[in-house]
Amino acid sequence: MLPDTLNAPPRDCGDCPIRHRAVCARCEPGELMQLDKIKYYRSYEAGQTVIWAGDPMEFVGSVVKGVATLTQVLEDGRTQMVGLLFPSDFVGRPGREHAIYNVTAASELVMCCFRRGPFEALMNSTPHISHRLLEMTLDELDAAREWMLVLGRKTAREKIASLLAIIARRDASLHLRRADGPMAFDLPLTREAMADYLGLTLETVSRQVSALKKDCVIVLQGKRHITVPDFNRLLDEAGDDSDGGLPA
Amino acid sequence: MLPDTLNAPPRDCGDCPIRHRAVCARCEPGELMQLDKIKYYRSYEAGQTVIWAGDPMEFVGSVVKGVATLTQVLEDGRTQMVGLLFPSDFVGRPGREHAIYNVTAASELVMCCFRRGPFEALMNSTPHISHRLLEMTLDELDAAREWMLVLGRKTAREKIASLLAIIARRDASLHLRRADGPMAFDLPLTREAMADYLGLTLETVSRQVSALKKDCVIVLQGKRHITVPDFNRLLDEAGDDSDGGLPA
DNA sequence: TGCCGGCCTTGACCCAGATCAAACGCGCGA
DNA sequence: TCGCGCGTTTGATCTGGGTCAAGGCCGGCA
Repeated sequence: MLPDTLNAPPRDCGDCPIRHRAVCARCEPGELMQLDKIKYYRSYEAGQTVIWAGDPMEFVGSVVKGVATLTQVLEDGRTQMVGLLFPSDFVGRPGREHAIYNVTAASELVMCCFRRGPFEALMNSTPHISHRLLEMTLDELDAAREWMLVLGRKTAREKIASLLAIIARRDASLHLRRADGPMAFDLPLTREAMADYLGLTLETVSRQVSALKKDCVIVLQGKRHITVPDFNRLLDEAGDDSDGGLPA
Repeated sequence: MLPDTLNAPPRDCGDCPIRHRAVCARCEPGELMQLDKIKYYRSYEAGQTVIWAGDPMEFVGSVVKGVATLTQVLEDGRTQMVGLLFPSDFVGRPGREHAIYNVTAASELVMCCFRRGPFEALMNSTPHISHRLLEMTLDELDAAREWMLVLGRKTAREKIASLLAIIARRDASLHLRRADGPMAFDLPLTREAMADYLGLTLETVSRQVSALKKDCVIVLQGKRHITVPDFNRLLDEAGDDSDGGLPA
């Protein structure tokens, strides 16, 4: 099935759910109107590919709803996820003509897309956009470095706990809830995608999720809905310094 | 011994070796003069700490000479390198008051430092600086993602080969040489630092370096000088797609 | 000139997580 | 209502890299 460009009702930026966090966060009304002229929405269903590595990128954009993943694949099929994108996260690199990662919809996904050429032009004339993009890129770099620590030095159990903590936090901030005490959220990833995120096999992911469940660190309703009775307990299991500061 | 602020002769930006690649690459003469007013040089010897995670960061800056590392450490001492900085790379995050990584001199190191407050002010008034910083940050994010693939999915032997390829390429681009055919360079890292980069133990690093030597992928003169007779062979061993495009 | 301390290498053994294999369960279409 | 397929769980076994331990090499200093 083709990506659905009609189904997502064009919205007014004013009541866009990611208005205050995306690349456009700092834009003033006039700038927003200019962005509005070059934007369009696209929807994807879970599992659909948004862009293949190597393909020309005709747009950049923001995740509005759902979760997207960035993955790299070696010739022999070994796969590593290198980006996990939640609503407000930015996809694509201005100035780059071809994608270098696969972008995939992990869940149902809505993107706010900007045609690349006009977006780049706008960026050059609008410091509010490029400043915001710099800030977001620096945040992503920090997240990538945290992830390196997970990949390089944590045990399988700690890896799972770390990933769940990240998802729980992003989900909480999305719904403007505090990231502590009991939390509940839907896992937007299959066991295989979790494995690709963490550099594990899906069997190990499944075993460690079961182990965390057995030890009451998490409670499962079905395979995808997770309740965390005590977020600090989860952070302990993740091996992080337990002072979990909640992100903006 | 204290960091040596006197020994590094203040240079004119005009003949700075990293003039055309660092944050200041796009600056015009007037902008350069403004930067000049707030800059100073610092030297460190191999092994010295530049900043500890948690310390207030009074400066940001560029590596001028030598190699610096960014590391994260878990409470129990497990260490992961999350950044490997060569000449022209930028250290610090504008707007951040406290360091979140340890910054260490891996070799003898010279940094061009800017006092943080004035640098941030200048950045806001000088799009040339913030645009260049955005570009460099996007490059670093790509490098971080490549590194994630290495950490998550490559074997020990591939990891070593990948690291050597990265160092060889950076060294070549530093000396404006092509990254192919036979190459030679000094390893700026101890076996332990290599292990921390790759998520391995130093014993495994040592064994795999010996194995690559035995198989004539590399030739060692002493423990730190490496000759790569055939760079494409090294890339093969790294498991990368063998089309090694040389960076700008 | 010889000793000391970093750094590195090598060997023996072990274990966390990979691999191989089987089966479960749930949603969906016929 | 059945059965098919995908995502998942669980078990048995294997192995790459970790751990523990013992030297080796070399440069600096007494």
